[in-house]
Amino acid sequence: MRDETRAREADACDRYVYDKYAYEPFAVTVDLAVLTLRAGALHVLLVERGQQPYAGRWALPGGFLLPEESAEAAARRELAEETGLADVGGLHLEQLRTYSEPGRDPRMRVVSVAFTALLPDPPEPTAGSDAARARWTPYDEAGPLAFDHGLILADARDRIAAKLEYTCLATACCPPEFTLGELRQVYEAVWGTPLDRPNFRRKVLATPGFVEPVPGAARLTGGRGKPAALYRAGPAGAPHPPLLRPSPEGRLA
Amino acid sequence: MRDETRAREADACDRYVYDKYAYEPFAVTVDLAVLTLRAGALHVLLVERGQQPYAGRWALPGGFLLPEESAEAAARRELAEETGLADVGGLHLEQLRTYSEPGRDPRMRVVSVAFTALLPDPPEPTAGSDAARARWTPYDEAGPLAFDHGLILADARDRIAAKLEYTCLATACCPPEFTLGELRQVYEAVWGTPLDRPNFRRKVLATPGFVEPVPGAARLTGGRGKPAALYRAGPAGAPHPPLLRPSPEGRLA
DNA sequence: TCCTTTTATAGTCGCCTTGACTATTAAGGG
DNA sequence: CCCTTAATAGTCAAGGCGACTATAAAAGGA
Repeated sequence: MRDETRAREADACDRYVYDKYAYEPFAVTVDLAVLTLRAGALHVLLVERGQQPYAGRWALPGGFLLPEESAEAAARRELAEETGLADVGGLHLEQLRTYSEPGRDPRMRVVSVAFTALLPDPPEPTAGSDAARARWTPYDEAGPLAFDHGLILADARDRIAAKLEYTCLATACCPPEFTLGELRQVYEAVWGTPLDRPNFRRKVLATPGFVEPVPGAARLTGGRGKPAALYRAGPAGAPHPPLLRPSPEGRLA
Repeated sequence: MRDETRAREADACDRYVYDKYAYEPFAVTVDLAVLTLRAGALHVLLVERGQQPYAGRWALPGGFLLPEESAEAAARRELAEETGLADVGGLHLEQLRTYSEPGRDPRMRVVSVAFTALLPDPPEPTAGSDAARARWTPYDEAGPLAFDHGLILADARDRIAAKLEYTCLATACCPPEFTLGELRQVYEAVWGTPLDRPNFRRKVLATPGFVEPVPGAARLTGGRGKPAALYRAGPAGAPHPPLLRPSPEGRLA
């Protein structure tokens, strides 16, 4: 294989030479699986493709790396472009993995670095320069997506579900001040299973630094029921021991 | 930024056009952090660089993606080339993340997809076509590595340490038949902390499908001490609840 | 041969977490 | 004014786990 590669070196006008070997250049993109909670349901940010292939199909937002830009920076830039968010700085953005199967784009070889993010209180997305339309879609109603974006989206949900167990990530999906009920809804929506209210409360409050009460005994009296105390995200990064999801069956790696 | 990119389209002889936009091609490589246990100590497979930059420095094995090859396939190919392993098929190979900072290679823009693997009973590596020399190096004696490979190696150890907690990955580092003492050494070497023997044994045996005894009451009577029973890796993927490492301090995400 | 060292294995004890509950409080809606 | 809803308080028992002690079975040295 090395010989085959080396033989190309002579006539390679679009290939680089590096450590004696010629290599193929690739297109590199980022794809973003941006999740949020809306009305208690998990939603994902999708854009509608304007060109072939998959014209008219929904896809994850994303785009090409600029020449002097890391994948992380490209992801933040694309996210800001697609959602119109200004304060993308303090946001949780996690690299999922890189999708590099030949043929994942029918036209050419594209290597894509996928990221996932968890946003609170999402603004309506503004259709960017790339996309015909952009919108928040309920996770379960995201039909077949373009390219391998359905796989990326499923991987993103798996990753988020796992991180909820052993990190305090869930607060990233809540507004700056939130109730324990709102926090619990994050877990329930991502895990797809109801949690026992008192036990959830006990576990969260028993974890030092997970949440801290808002001083002044502020309470949210929005909907029905007894008004709930307000909390802020604390400095802790991970609960010990983790907050495991129920029904251990079917979680083999 | 889009306009800047578009303006390059006219004279771009080495750029592609995709969805109306020109983009920069990138070199894509894979890097491998291959770990194993030797004499109870964590070791990593390193190669000595033959060319500038970092000539003479040790680096992680790796190489360029071939035109019709996924990153996973490239990683398996490079691993087979560097270690001479034939049965790389059933091996645990996990994608770590992609390193894309501009400037991580002083000569040109290189995007690298990093993988990590855990091998049992390593054969001596054969210096491949790329590398001057290849060898197993104790993790703690891996000096400053070329490029950002020190960062990749540290990320690999973190990932492996985390996966030991909530998966049954450790058996991937043991021979087909092993004692619980050998299995415990994997945890101790990766976590860098001794474990209580009886408690470790209780936890492993209480996890259904983690290990299963070798029929015939076979026992290993190699070194000192009472001979140990032999076990094989079971079908389970993850213990429930996880096997948490001691001393929870300093594990914030 | 005996004794020490080493490692595997068996078992105990008590604390803490957690799952499964019940009860009480404080709102809103008919 | 009652009913529903949700937050909060508390109880109770089973299981997991850390910290130990004890026993068994090998190798090595005196």
